[in-house]
Amino acid sequence: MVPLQQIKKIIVHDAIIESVMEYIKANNLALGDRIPSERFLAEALKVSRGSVREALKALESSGVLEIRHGGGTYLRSLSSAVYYQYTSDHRENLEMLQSLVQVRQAIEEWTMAEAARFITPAQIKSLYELEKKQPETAQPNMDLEIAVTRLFGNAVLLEMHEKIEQLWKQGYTRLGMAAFSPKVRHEHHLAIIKGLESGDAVEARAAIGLHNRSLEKYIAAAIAKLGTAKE
Amino acid sequence: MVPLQQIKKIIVHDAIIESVMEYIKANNLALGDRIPSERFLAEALKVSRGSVREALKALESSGVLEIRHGGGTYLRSLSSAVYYQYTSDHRENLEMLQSLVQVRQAIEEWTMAEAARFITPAQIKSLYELEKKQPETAQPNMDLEIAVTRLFGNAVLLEMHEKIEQLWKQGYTRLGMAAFSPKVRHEHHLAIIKGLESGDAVEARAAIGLHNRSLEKYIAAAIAKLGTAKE
DNA sequence: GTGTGGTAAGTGGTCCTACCACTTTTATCA
DNA sequence: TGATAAAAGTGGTAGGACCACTTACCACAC
Repeated sequence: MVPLQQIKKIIVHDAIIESVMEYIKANNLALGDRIPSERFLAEALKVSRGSVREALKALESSGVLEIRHGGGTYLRSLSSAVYYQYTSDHRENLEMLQSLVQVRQAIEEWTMAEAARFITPAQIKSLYELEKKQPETAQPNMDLEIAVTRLFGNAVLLEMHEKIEQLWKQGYTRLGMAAFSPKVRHEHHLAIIKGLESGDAVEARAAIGLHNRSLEKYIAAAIAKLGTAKE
Repeated sequence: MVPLQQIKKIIVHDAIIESVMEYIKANNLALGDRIPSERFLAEALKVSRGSVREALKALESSGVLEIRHGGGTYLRSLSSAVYYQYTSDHRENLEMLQSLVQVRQAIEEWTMAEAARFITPAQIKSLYELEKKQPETAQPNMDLEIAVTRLFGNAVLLEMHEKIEQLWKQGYTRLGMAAFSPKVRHEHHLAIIKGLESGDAVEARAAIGLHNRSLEKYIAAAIAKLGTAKE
């Protein structure tokens, strides 16, 4: 008995978004370049203009396009988050991780240094317990770093950090990449907590800096390997 | 001669988004709660269903709503960035700015310290020129900080910083707030460039730190004033 | 030349109506 | 009572019509 084949529903709205993104990438459009008019797109894709508008509006709200009343629609920015969302290319994923390491470094150096100034013994204790619970899996994991950020009670800061973590995990899993050594990570994390415990901003900053620079080297090595493999 | 007053246009699409967000806030909806149907909203707001759909689609693409075919529309998440983006409440805007100052501090301290290590004399010169061109308007302005971030050639980092700037300006303009003294800002900016020029990471970090702490105090004062005014 | 105003074409903004696809609720009947 | 069918409600799509705005071009007056 052959199982019934699953019916794939086509959501016009999403299909249009993909088509437009593909169009942008295929034609290698630069920032400021113009996108075909709504009527043209509707005609070319054999869909209604309303559906085209919904798709373009969504792309506008996520910052990709700029729609000018009476003046046409233009490519505003190729937000790397959105761009990466539509590519599965290995190299580009690695590049994303490389970029993310720097962003992590920026945010985490600051949060660690500042947290060292106000963190309480009770909070230190909970961090130790959090780290102890972490199984030594192959999963990329920055729960400790996020936990520290949570101490600030700053929603915007927390969300930004979580967004970075999300992209980070996404890049790792999509690459099917061997994660950074869990053992070394654990050691680094312990050093970070010790740095916080010391109450010394400089020491805390150094501990997280060491960790992130290790990650940076790890990614750089993967890129280098990819480069030679291609030649 | 009295200058002509600018005409304010009403964009239905945006007005609907605001209305829906206000509805969510006013009724204190929890995650998973249902939003009125498209037809109901169109009727209540006296607009077409198509316009309502565009607005809802935009909110869906930014993660606020979840639209289920045939099943209704529901509140999915209220990230503070999105939440703040659609609030016109004075206090909440100030809170956003307060949160943003910390985020700025985190990113900019790092970018300044790192940039000091690799910045070239030519780049220093262009920063001076950029700052010279800045008119001493009442506009909040962080072009200098963004320009420095651009030097890293890191798209993710740049986007994040630009997003912060966007929220920052939005908060300021929506408050109709007297901007931080342009004169002092200019002085601070000059100090920042000098810090970069010195090539000393510590000095650069100190310069931007001073600037952001001033902003922090400025916001805090506004909040304190608001607090007493309400009592 | 120069710039002023008019004109027409193209484009996004909004509305309307009708119908399809899916889900939830209600009513019905065995 | 429980399963099934009908109905109502909701989002998805289509197509047409008209309004609002931008742009490019052109003729005219200076």
